[in-house]
Amino acid sequence: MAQDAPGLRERKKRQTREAIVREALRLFAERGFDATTVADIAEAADIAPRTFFGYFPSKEAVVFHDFEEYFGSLATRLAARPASQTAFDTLRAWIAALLDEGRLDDPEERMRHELVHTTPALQAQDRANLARFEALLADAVADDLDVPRGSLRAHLVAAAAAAALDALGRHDGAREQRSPDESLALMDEALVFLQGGMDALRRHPPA
Amino acid sequence: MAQDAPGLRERKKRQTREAIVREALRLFAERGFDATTVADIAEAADIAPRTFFGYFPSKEAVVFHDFEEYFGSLATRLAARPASQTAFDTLRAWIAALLDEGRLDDPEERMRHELVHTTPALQAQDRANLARFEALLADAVADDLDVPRGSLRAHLVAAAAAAALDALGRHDGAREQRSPDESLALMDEALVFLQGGMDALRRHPPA
DNA sequence: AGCACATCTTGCAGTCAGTGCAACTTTGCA
DNA sequence: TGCAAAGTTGCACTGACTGCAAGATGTGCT
Repeated sequence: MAQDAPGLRERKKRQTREAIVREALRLFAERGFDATTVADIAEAADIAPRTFFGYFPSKEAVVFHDFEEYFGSLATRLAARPASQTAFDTLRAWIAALLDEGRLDDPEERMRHELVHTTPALQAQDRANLARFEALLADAVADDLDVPRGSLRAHLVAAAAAAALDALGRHDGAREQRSPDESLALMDEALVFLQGGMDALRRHPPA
Repeated sequence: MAQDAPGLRERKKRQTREAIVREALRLFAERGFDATTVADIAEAADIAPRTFFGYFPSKEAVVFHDFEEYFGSLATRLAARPASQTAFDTLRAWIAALLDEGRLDDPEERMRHELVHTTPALQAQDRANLARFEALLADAVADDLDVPRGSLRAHLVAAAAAAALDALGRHDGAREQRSPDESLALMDEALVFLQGGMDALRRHPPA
């Protein structure tokens, strides 16, 4: 029961998708997001404009084409974590794994950041993505804390965690880069904050 | 130097703006946001479609027509706060004042929440607004903590504070309403969390 | 190989948000 | 009264996105 041979159809779809992403990102880098039309992308990827929307629901979605993959990988880890592992542990391990693979600091990631930074429409999408991470974490944290899903403290924690996640992507300020160690230290700083906040809540009126 | 008599021009602009808001919200409530076109709104408000965009930059903006007012009032308080008052104190006082005026629980607020809840486009705008609050708080908190603006801990704190702010608007779950006291208690819970997190950071490696 | 079915792909026509521009109207002010 | 500033409108246009129906292309079965 290895993977069934992908089949021509699937292969072609993958190729088309890759072509769209490749050409779209190239055009975005060259002319900017707003100055690139879906028609431009379609032409460069050698498909009909109408076909584009069979692959992506919007122009913005291409920029975040691998979001579902990232999201899914964290979701899987969270769902599969043993009872001994907190959501934070899982989050930290996930980040560490991504850093290890260099996934957070490749050229595409940098360009995405640049694009988002300069395009309001993409900022909106980016925030929406972050919100999905936040919701995912909120549920996991709620389970950890044995509080109902959707409760305030779970949201507080998740929001701060999401902010840390967001901060990892920000390369603003002095230096261009950040070493994996520095990134992980940033994450740890966030976790100290979260843990401290949760401890304080536990000490105080029991809600 | 009282207010200069508003003048006919200003008065008319105000009237037009109010008409747009009133009619737009009515239509949104009746048919939903997506099913209402700018042309519909313009017709109901008795203006040309083109004129709509002289008042609002987008259809979404009408739903949040009073955002700048809210935002400005917090910004003013933060900027004017004495050195003895932390950003959190100011935030809490602001919320208390809003609750006191009943601004957080009028019919329009409830309807806005309902609309946002059911309309992706509005969720995006809502998050964008929240992000502006977050940025505002982040700067104030950075000043309080004597850390550079844009630093991680300021963002962590601001993100959690923004989450609390957001939670105040959420009426989901069991009961429909929430008393001002309950709301303020919610805010205090958040502040305990934030303070606890910040204390933990202070205890740990000094960054 | 050949057929029938499912699954893309595409073109077409249409909706709607949002913009630039130029003409026209209204208001403010001397 | 008359001129300048500000506001309104119509028009033409761009561009994202959708539904639909027709055509092209894999896929499984015989």
